[in-house]
Amino acid sequence: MNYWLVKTEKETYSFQRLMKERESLWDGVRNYQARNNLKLMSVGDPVLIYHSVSDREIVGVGVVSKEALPEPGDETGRWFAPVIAAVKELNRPVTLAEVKMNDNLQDLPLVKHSRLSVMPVSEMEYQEIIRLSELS
DNA sequence: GCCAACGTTGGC
DNA sequence: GCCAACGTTGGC
Repeated sequence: MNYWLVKTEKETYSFQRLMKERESLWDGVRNYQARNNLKLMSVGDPVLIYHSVSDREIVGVGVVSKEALPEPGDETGRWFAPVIAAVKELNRPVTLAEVKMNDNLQDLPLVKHSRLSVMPVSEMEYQEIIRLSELS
């Protein structure tokens, strides 16, 4: 099993909306490295959801519910999209500032490759983020 | 709102 | 195949 983090702008597609809709086709990613990560997702992989730009914080957990398939309507055949289902909102959002200050999270692409929108997360990093979200 | 970093496009 | 020009992302 692998862990992931995906970014979304809450003004475009928020985690709250994902919770309401239960699951969503995660389409519109137009970056090859991110696309490659999408293709590596397996059903059941946990996915952290991050709100970029406005909030800059990890807000919730999802799970891959369908592996990436070619995007419907994409004539180039280049782009793939999985389906991600909502699991739960974090007790407390984990901010980008907290991630950047945490010694265990320095290797997260979020810290140094801020533009990558779909990234792998190690199990240790995942557990650390969940731990932070449970601090009051 | 600004701008640095990055990715893509297209002329040569 | 190189690289300048351009467009976009996302932190600040």
